[in-house]
Amino acid sequence: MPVNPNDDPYYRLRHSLAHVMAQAVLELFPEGKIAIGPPVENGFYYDFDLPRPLTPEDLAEIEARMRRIISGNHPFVYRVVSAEEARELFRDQPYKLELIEGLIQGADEYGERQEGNGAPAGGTVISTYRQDTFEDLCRGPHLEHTGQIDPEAFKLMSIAGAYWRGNEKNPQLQRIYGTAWNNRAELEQYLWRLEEARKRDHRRLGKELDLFSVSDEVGPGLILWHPKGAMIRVIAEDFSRQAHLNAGYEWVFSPHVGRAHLWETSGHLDFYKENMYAPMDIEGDTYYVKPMNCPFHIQIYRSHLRSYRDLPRRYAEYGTVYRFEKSGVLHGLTRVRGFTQDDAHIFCRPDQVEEEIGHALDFSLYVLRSFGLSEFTAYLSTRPEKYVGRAEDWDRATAALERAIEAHALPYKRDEGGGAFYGPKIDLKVNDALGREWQLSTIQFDFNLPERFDLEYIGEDGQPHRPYMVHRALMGSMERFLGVLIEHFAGAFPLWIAPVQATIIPITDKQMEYACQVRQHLTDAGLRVELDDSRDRMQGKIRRAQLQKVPYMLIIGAREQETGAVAVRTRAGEDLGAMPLAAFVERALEEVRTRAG
RNA sequence: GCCAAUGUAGCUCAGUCGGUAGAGCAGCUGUUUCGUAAACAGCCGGUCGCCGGUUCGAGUCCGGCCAUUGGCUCCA
Repeated sequence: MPVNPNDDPYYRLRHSLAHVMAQAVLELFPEGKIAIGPPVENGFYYDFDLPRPLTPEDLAEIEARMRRIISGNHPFVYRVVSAEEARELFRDQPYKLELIEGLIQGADEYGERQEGNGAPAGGTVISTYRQDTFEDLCRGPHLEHTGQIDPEAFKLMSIAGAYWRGNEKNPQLQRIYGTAWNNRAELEQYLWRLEEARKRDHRRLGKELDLFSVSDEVGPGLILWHPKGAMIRVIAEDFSRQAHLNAGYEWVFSPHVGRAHLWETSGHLDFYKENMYAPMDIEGDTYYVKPMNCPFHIQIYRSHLRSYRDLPRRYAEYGTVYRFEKSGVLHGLTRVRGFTQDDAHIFCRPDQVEEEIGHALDFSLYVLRSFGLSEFTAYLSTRPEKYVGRAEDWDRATAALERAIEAHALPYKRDEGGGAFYGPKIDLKVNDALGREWQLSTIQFDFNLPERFDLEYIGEDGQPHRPYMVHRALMGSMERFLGVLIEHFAGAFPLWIAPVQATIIPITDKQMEYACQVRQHLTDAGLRVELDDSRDRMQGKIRRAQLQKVPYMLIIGAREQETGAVAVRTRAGEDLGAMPLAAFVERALEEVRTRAG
């Protein structure tokens, strides 16, 4: 998304660099066609239609030309042109001509309709900016001259394909991304952050820490959890399941496939079919692998006649679903084809909605905070133009969502009309240790499925009524959640989550027997420990445990053996010295109990 | 799905002009018994992603496919 000029101090710099880059590219490819080039987060891009694919060498050449242009101290000159002048000026630039026609119709330079920004009735003002030999259709603003750009504070980052106007029916252009900052120190800081993000990439750590893999033999987007990754998942699932039970949810299980008729009733075969795996024929009946759990939970609800006194019912499940995602969108654990949702469906009366939503949001925050995530942004999506259900139900539900957000004093953004056709929702995004935003929790109303499945409960009046239905997932999917946790902690999990909590390191094999006793003792105390009985020296064992980010290393030499102690080293490199075994157990259990870290 | 790049040992990578495969780590074996981030030596390990083509000869060149990566689009 292009950024707003008013609230981004880098807007002029980055926008100006986009123009400078366009000039450099046209110098290199005089016959090239230019599309649009806005500032974005951390930098800018420009889209081009060029006679051949760009190479990394081209980027170096373009950068060099940009520096030369910058050194010319060229002013950015603004002028307003008439539609006729604009058409003449850009007669060889078909994309610009298309934009100009849009401007005449009152759209902005990105083709978006302008509302109430003072656009004259005859269309938007058409203006250009020129620096050196290059004049571009542009609303601005820009820097005063290229001399205000630090030639050491920008860098061209990558070449990517991008559809003209973001529509996959349109031709695909070549997009060059650049990053730009006020000075070299800022640029280096940004590059350092990228490097840091690369180091904690969950795909890299997943391999290094032996947490999970994806096998070509199994298929793309399908995760194999190795013992250590699975351990983390078991811990997370156990914790969350217990929390659900404590919070009044009822645990359920449902199958992985269901008959076609179920998916016809739910509507999935109408509006979700391209995301479902192909059907299978079983004894002449058609079955589909489930892309969602809702229809199953609904069947559980429908298994009895429900009284108003039975509500709310909250059914929770770790439901594994399969969705056919396009091959190009798959990404590690965060975008996969098979994943397990921590899914729950709440069936309640209209008068219970307020409390249920408040409770669900409260519960989400509690669970996420327990895992060390503390920064959240809520996104409220409201009624779109096309919707099902009654407007008054939507209003009541939306108000309940809004009050829940406000009661928790969460920062939030409204996406007016951004809800699904079946109901309004809150999405909760978390910020990780590097400040990156991840979508995890979602709380969604559904005014569609209760109708389609004809859900009801018998009210006080003895008449049937339609219950409200709420979908919600806290961690979202276990796959994505663990991916986020890996990156948040950079693989150095707090003690309570760490798959291996301590590595026992005997200095020589004379201590092996005592080391085995220590292992037994710690295991009996409920701790997850490994004994390094390799023939490496102590330093080598420490290094290996360190690289595996094991929270504690328990070093055992002759002295410890004599006194029944362990010498404790933390993965932070801190040497806590020798302590009685019982003292370490107490320390570790307390750390687990408080989920410190 | 689209654009581009990449795919060589379990991992990280090198491999020149087309001439028959290389390192470090890991693993195995032996020696070493050692006090807070890598002891030493030897050995094992490859259908160079897959299929086809060009060539006397292909990891290397060409075509198709698969997968991965960066984006786009998508994520009701």
